[in-house]
Amino acid sequence: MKHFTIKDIADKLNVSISTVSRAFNDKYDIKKETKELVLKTAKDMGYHPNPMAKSLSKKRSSNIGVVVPEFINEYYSEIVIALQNFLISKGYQILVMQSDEDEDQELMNVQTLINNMVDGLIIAPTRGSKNMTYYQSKVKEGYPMVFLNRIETSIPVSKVVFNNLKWSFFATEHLIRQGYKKIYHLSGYKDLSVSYERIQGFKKAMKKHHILEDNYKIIETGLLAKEGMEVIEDLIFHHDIPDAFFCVNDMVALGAIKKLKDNGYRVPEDVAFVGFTETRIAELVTPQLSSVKQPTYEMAKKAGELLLKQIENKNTPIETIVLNGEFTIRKSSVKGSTTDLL
Amino acid sequence: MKHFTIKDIADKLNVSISTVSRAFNDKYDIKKETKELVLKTAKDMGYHPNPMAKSLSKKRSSNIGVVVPEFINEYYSEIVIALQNFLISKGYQILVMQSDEDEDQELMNVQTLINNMVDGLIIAPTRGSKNMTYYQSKVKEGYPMVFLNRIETSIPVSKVVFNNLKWSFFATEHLIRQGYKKIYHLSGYKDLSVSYERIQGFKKAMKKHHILEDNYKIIETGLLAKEGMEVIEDLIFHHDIPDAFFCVNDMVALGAIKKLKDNGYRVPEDVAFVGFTETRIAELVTPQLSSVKQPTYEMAKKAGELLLKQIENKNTPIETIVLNGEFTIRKSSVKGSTTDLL
DNA sequence: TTGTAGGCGTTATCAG
DNA sequence: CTGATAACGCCTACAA
Repeated sequence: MKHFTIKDIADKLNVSISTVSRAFNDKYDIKKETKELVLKTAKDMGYHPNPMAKSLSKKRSSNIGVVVPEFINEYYSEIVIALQNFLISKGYQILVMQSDEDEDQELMNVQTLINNMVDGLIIAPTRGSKNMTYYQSKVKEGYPMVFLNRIETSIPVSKVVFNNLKWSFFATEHLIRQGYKKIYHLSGYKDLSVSYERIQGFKKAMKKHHILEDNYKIIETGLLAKEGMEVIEDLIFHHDIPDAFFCVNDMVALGAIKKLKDNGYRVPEDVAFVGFTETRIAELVTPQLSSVKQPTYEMAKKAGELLLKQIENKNTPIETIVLNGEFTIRKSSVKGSTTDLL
Repeated sequence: MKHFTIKDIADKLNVSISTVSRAFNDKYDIKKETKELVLKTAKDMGYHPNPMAKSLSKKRSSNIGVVVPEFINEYYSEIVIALQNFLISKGYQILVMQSDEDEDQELMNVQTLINNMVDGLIIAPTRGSKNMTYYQSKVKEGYPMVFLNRIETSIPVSKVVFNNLKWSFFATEHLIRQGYKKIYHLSGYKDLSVSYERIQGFKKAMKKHHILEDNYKIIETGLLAKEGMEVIEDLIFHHDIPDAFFCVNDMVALGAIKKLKDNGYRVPEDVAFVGFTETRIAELVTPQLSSVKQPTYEMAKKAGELLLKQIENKNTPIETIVLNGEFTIRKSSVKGSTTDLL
């Protein structure tokens, strides 16, 4: 089962390697029969081109680097799967690296991938902006690069982002319309662009409905369930539990709900909840969690398309794509729902 | 910021490319000062070797293919992360492909990776055994390949597996010791090796404690929450709810719990639960879910080590590594616990 | 200790 | 339409 080369095929057919090569790469003239003969024998022999040789010769690796902050949560797993499906269909392999929510690790990942001669990069940054100037310099050099999700709209690079402001606004407004008077937002890291945008959406809803600053709060948290729990502990200690929480993501919401339940609160009767970036678990917990769903598949596909455009044409202008999602209302945020229990 | 080559360094230093090459590959004799000079200039110039050229010349890609059945669930995400960390530290890249729980897709993935000249493969198979003869033939040819997790111990290939029988036995015995009399096992697919082994562990515990066949049942399910829900619907319809369930994984358990709660059952007062392959969500749900934790990090590392051994020495004998985990008892399976509610 | 030259498997240019 | 042949960047005998 050795790997055959074009030379093996050429020898067998008594033609030159150029002829064989041409048979595989449509663009040159070659007699139809010769071509078919080559293709057939190649197939019979189980020939597969050597990607290393091809890359070396073409000076393109057909590999694309993907850097995500983590992929323990579903969100980036789905992104990676979608990217893979799309890019493989276009003849590319992807090299995925995860930064473990660490800026330095992220920079190392990017450099490793660049050194490995990927043809382009799709980066979902961690929080922090230490690396941004470096990335921008690469973009200026013409290095094909697309950013995903966690990046400010204003930065002049190609990117695909979610309309966090809008959907955060919708989610918050839903809580207001349900009649909840005092609403707190567990915001994630304030220096994370998605958090910042969701905060803006939250504030906008408060403003529109003339809710005074006494009746809402924005509390910085992390992105983990644990951090939702910690905040609740603190609020319980200060006897400061509102009617409803809007959380930066489902995990923070689940942590908060857990801690509240442990302390005798009922959800949603005593406290209502809305999450974000819907996870599959949202409809399995009690009560089911209202959440905003992001179009992961589409985001990945758009990012892939943007990148391929850049790879194929170095002078592609910078482009920003903003996508929308959907908001699913479940029991956790509906007034009058009762906890599912006997 | 062009990519420099050894030739650029050689020209700059007025030495030959072989000297430069030797400076990077310790094994040849080279004067210490020359070597240091080369290394230093290389660093100053920002030189990085071209992996394609290196691969082509050495006939090894330093890429390792990883095929997993899915990576939406945490289990394989963790495996992939651990594999990546380990293999990158050894100078390899990994190409990850997921099979979407489909045998044909899996075979395509494996062949894509082989055609891409990976130096070896780590495969966590989907269920079904259609591809196994092909894999075994590759193994016989000497193709470096290690199997992970979902594979029968008896198959003569190198593999790293979890001791499902033992930990399934422990988990079941725990339920028996808590005093639950009628215990059902939601087993996952029976033709999946891990399911089969967990069934054996379950049966073994039943046998040891002289529980008669009237008082236990093994019910085939899938691996998803949805399928746990469906089974419960059916059991409720037949008025056939036992004292306790032992589930093939946490997701099936969570689905089942959800459906029981929706129908007015209390967990664990009316029905107790134990899951498997602990997920992070296990301690966030109400009640917290008892589960068996698998040593994902260690499994991945062992698999990586086995594979590297094979890559470095083609005549490495076949090896099977069986690992153990831990069982965490939480409220879902403790008699006398009450649901956390006001 | 260092240089020369051939090879790894392709692509692509230039003759024929 | 087809065949030589020179790259691509690196490794590694072999020679000096």
